[in-house]
Amino acid sequence: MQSSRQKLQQLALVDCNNFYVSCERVFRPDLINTPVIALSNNDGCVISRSNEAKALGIKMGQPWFEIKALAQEHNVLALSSNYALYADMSNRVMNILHEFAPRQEVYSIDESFLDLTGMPYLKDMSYQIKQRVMQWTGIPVCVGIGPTKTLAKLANHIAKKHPRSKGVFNFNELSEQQKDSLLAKISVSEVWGVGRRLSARLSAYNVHTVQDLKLAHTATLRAQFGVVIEKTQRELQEQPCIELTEVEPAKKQIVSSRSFGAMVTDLNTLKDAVSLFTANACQKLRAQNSHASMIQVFLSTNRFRPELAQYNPCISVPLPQPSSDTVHINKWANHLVERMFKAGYQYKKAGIMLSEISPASQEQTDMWEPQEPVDTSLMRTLDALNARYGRGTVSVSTQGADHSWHMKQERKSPNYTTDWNATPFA
DNA sequence: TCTCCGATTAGAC
DNA sequence: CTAACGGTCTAATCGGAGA
Repeated sequence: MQSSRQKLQQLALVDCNNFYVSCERVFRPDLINTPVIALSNNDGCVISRSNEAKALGIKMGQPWFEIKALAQEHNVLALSSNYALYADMSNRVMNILHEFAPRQEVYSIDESFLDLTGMPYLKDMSYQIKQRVMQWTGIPVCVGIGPTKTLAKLANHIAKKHPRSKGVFNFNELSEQQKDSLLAKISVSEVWGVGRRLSARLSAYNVHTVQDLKLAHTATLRAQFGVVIEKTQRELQEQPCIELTEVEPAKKQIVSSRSFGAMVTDLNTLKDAVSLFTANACQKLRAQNSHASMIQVFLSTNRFRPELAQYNPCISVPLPQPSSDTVHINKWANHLVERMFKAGYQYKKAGIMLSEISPASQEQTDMWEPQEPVDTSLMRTLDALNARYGRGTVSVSTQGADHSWHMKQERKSPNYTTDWNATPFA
């Protein structure tokens, strides 16, 4: 229950519409009103769709090869994902949003919570947010407002779905009766935290709509479905349980892995690939000022080809001392690849995971082991060069000339915002 | 029997 | 022409091993 002493929160969830596709359209206005999709790494699955593509029945997460014919038939433009572009556009959007609220949580690449508590004329402000983001970046957004994060997300869903809302919906403006009838019309699967499995299990308990979940017997819910859904229920009942997290907490594990564009059979190529993944993972680690003391390396064959021999080895080792040094960690990673490698398999994917992560500052040292002074200058220079001239400008040497394993990206747009040579409207 | 830990599950985007 | 199905991250929960 909402305590009477507690001020009603006004939380906004601002979500970009069809974000990746919208980013592409900013630099290709000719694509507006046409079916466009963005594909996952390796041009594998559909991960963003324009409204026109959705209308054709193209599903989120659908494998590209399944819809290729349909796409050709309807002139759907399919683009490889261009993360440099999306990350840059995201930063621009997030910076604009931050101007509207002192407290902001950047929840994902295309979503941000804003705390608008105590501010007047929220609807006007929301339209202003939409308008300014559109004018300054070309990205369309929707705004949902509610007393909790879960209800703000739901409000955003309503704003997106109902044209009459014109992209803004404030749950807090509704009467109790309006809330009841609205929530009774929305499927429980639309609730943040309720996925496919959970909604199937919930329906066995006759919980089908958001209102059903809001009114369900709490103790039973807790016993059958756990603490997460209990929090969700309380949030639907307007009792805040999920706090706004303004500063992003340091990651507890960092993974870098990728499927290969072509199957890999030889050890050296695998080592090259893992070296690159290690460099990426270590750079992320240094970016958050951390060290890791456990590394895990894994290889895998193609699980979608059961007729081929399968092998999915994975080994982890503790590091003698916590580190974020690419060269050092790469020695271990290479060693693990050698240990796991078995000839005769067609490898489709590999990766590295860094864990047992601690702040780089408070180093725990073993008083019995003589400590080698750690030279961080090489890594700092490397990070600085890559930040200045673009990722991959400088990397730890790999001799391999065979690059056939690199990601398939046959349909990528230019890096419009970060590459001087990119020509828009080509 | 209790606790710990790694593996598995479920969810988000 | 064929074959083709993403990558990261967190928290909760489960189940076995060891104390």
